[in-house]
Amino acid sequence: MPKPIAEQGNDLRLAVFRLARRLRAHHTDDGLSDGQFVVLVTLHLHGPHTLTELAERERVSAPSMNRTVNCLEERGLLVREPDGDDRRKSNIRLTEAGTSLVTATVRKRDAWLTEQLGELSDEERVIVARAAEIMAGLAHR
Amino acid sequence: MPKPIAEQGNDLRLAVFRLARRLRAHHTDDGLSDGQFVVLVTLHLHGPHTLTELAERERVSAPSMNRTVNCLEERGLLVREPDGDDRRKSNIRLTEAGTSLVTATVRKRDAWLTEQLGELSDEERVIVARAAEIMAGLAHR
DNA sequence: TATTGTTATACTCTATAACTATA
DNA sequence: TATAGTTATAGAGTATAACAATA
Repeated sequence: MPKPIAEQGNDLRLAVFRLARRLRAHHTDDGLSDGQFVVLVTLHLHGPHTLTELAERERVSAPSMNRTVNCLEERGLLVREPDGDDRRKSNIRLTEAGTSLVTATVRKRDAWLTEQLGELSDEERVIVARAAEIMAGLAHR
Repeated sequence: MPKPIAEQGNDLRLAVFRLARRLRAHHTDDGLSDGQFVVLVTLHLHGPHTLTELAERERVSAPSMNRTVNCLEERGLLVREPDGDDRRKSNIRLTEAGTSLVTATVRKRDAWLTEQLGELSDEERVIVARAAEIMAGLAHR
């Protein structure tokens, strides 16, 4: 008999929070917080965004995202470019420094996780990969 | 050809952080933070712990856990009982109020997740359940 | 009027350092 | 000396409210 769905949900929530906390503890010393790093990755993968778009994508308030973007801007990792059509907006995009930092850092930051995944069986890795897709789907409903 | 493991790691990290953030946004109004809630669940599932044990289990500093425990103690959800053998220690355990709050709240807090899981296919649910086990394993290495 | 971005402000959670009591 | 717990303090990240500029 399979577990009740509510219990599965509880298991999943605990696993997700614990793994998130564990991953957070494995910062490399690039001085980027998770939130900052995820913004850089988003801009790298999906191109320029406005502040509001970034805030909505990461489900964070606009002031909070503004602060994150300010930090990254001060470090020269991204720039705000005035939007030609709508002067309220600015389009936020990675600088070259930002792009190369993302590329260089992704593997470094994932080193621990990659190592752990390497110790799983092939079957387990397939499951985790599929689950990652499913969880990403859940997350943006 | 399967994805490189490093890329799988990146996908998993993003999925975990996004889902964690999403779950965090679905608090019910019981006034418990994630950290507080996880402590209650831990005590419920695994019995009394010392402060240091709780801190280590949740991979959080002792002062941080102390603060969390203080909040829960003030709310009458747990108590510190002096250890008979070692007077430096106290054993932290749920009160009746704490126990019934956990039981009552678990389902409420998981309502959103349960609903989402209910919309997955049986196959997807199996994958997620297996992945939850695997991730929990990864998290406490 | 509504929307985009920003500033001001406060709250929560976290950590490190230093302290007390006990082992 | 070492360990369990606590207090003091500071930093990072978040939110809401109020505001400016623009649509």
